[in-house]
Amino acid sequence: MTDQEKNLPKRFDAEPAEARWYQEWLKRDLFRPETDSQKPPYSIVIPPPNVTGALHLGHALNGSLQDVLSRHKRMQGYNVLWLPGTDHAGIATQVVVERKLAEDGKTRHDLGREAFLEEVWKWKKIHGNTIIDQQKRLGASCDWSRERFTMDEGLSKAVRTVFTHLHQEGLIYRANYLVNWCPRCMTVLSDLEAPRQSVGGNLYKIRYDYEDREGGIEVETTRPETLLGDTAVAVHPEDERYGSLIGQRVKLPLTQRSIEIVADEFVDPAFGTGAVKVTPGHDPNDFECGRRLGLEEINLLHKDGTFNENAGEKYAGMDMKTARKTVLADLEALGLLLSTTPHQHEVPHCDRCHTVVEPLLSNQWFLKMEPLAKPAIEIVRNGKVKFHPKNWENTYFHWMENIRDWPISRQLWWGHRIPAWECGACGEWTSDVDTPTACRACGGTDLTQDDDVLDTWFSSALWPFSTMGWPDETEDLKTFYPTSVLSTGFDIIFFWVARMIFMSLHFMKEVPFQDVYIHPLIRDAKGKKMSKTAGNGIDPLEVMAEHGTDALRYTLVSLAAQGRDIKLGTHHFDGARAFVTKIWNAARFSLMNLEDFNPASEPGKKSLYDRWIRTRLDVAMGKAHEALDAYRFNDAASAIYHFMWREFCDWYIELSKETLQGEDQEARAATQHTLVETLSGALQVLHPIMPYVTEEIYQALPHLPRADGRSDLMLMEQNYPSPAPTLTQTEDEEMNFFTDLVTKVRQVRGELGLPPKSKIRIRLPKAAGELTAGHEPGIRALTNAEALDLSAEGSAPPAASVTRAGPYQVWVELEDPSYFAEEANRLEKSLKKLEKDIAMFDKKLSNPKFLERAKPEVVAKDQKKLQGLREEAETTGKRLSQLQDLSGAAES
RNA sequence: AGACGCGUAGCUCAGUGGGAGAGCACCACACUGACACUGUGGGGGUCGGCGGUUCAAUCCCGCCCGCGUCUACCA
Repeated sequence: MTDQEKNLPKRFDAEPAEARWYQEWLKRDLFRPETDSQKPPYSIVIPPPNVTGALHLGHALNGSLQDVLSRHKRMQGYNVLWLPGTDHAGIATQVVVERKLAEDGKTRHDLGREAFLEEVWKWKKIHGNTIIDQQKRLGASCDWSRERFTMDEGLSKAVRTVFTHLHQEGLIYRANYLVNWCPRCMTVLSDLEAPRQSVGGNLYKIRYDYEDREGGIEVETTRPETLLGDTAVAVHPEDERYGSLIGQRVKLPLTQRSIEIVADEFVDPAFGTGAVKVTPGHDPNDFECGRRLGLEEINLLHKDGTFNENAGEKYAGMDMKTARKTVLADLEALGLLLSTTPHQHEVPHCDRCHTVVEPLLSNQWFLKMEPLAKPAIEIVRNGKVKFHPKNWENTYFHWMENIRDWPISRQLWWGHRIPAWECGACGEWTSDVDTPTACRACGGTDLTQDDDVLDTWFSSALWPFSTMGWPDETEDLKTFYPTSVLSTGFDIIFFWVARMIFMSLHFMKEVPFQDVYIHPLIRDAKGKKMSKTAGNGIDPLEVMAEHGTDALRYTLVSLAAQGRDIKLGTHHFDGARAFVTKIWNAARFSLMNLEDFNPASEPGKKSLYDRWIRTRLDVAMGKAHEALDAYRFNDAASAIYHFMWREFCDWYIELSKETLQGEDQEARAATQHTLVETLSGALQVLHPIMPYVTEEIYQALPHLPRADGRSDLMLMEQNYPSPAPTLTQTEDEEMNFFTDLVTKVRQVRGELGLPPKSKIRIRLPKAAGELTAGHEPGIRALTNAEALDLSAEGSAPPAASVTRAGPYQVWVELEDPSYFAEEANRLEKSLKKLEKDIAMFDKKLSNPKFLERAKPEVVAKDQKKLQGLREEAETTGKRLSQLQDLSGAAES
């Protein structure tokens, strides 16, 4: 085998490596946990993405983080399950398929329920794997054999079971209630699905005439058309302007219907006229007020948002816009419209189709929240479920403590059909997991199933246990439930986290996960939210194609600090790609020097450098593991980055060159052994973050023999290396002195402008002998010194630059007098800094209170420091004047 | 309106009750043996402002200013 064949190509070609290794991992079934394992379990269920979705950066981030955790735990010896899947995204999917039908001029009603659902399933079969495939591309080590979909039979059974239980317990009830209604989707929405958007409108002042006399009360509204459904006018009970009017009646404009002036504390006397029209059928506040006071509720709208017969003959059939215009014109004509002022207000819009959402009275199924929320709050309070970062617990508590009952029915076809049947005889509802044959209340057999389906979130709330086979008692549940952590975005705390917690507590009597990791939100370089409409998004697939998956993953992981959003610009990927290349080149160097390496041979006596780099790996590994266990992903990334680049490449590889090219065969073999051992270890630590490049290199490297004799393992199957013996304190000091010396000499070179190639002569005092013994080749190599005098006596030679390493002076001889001025300059600068520091410490140490009250070790440390600084300043000063004499002499 | 977060080098951000850090950018020097997606060195910051606690504050507390987010909304 020639060198070239044995070596790595010049560049890492990411794309083929990614495909090759992912296939290999799958082939070897490495993502699937062991069945009869003695290993401790570790499990994550993926927060299921919408089946309609495509991978965006948020998914890429969350996927990368979960994969880092999964691979990390696997390599720590856990039996790891990362369970993947998608949810059916009721509204979103139905909207997509309806849009497709609309292209042919058809609606779902043209097809009918059954045929329409067939269409949706067809669509799902074709497009449902998009995001799954993209996650594979990202390297996700999910157990695909356990992939789940919320509409799978097993999960559907879980949904029916839960519904039936909750219904029979009385926690699910049916009621006529004011709900958010999307007139386009023609379904109810939860508050979470109807976010408010700022809309410019008008505030109209309208007079409602008194019934029994001249004049009237003035009210202000943004929605004049709803006055057709008014059933009262309300004022604040303590509002002196209106006190006498309470209980009197006014004539509702346009209809002449008589309504009462009532008092309720929800009215803000300071807003507008302080009198408000009350429309219980079309405004949440008014609805609450109406229920408090027992007011009539009038529904003005058809399901499609047009006005119905309750609005009166003239307005029935009109859409909202027309009705508003007409009502305003009619009021105007009657002289009842007093003023119109522009007004900005927040209006709920459908999260999916962005139509304005109408509050509408409707018969819906609700889940009673209070009894479920209480234990869910408690479980977080007592720390059984922990949020990371902890701050998010406030958000959770706030929502849970103010939670309203959850409307769970949706007027859609795509979803879990509500397992409740209405009895034609007695009108009671019977719920069951399987189709019931008789009414539970009267035994009647004329049963009709509810047409509606359940909110998608109802099924995803069960995800942590439904995916593992519940309600059956499965091995998976026994082994992997509760899960270890849920990783998700903060915007999903209400949708998922909270609901998963209360459903788990209720049905499993157990938390769904111990930790909730809330990952940062990715924004664009300017800090704006990324969105399709703004067009400021970065497509992770493009990044993977351009820079490689490892670079994308490293970038995201290294930016995932706790408690802060990520501002991501494209330049961020450059650094990560450079890192990938750096690792690649370190591996190339190693392989180039391993042609004759026999992994089976004894390592021989290792040098201090060999043992040092191995301990540095242990330090980095320790930091990385500690960081990952605390979900401090960025710290893990930077620990290993620092080791790989700043320690392994900058120091160890440079030092190893001497040995590898030297004559001492035993030393050479020891260094080769160290290269393989340390690089392999580093690859393992890096692997969870950058799985592909590490595997590619690892498979090219020779492998040290394992106790079990196996040599065909993938990186993921390895356990992390156990720590090597630490250096003795003396060895530690020696290494510190060595690196300090090299750095200081390089500094002199740089500051004096000595060209890197110029040969220099270094002199060290004899007293430093113990620390320098054996380091001569290293010092020469890293400082490019020509000569080294390690036993200098007395003071500095006249023509030299003086620096300091550890406690010793170091002299770099200067033969060319032109450098004297530079050296003087350098010394002056250094003296100035020293004097500043001395003054600072002096002041501190001459403060009696400091001496008295500060910790003794702090005082001692500072005293020592000051003494050292003074000595240094003294020699520097002396040196400076010496040099000035010399430089004067040279000039004359 | 409340709550939360943020304000540290030109930029993006770590960080800690005891002499201010990283990456990128910048400047200087160096290109044939791992790597220019590089190496070596350097410059650069009253740690948002004002007070307080402390021997000591960038860090703890209070107030203020600026930015961001969430929650609730006034019809």
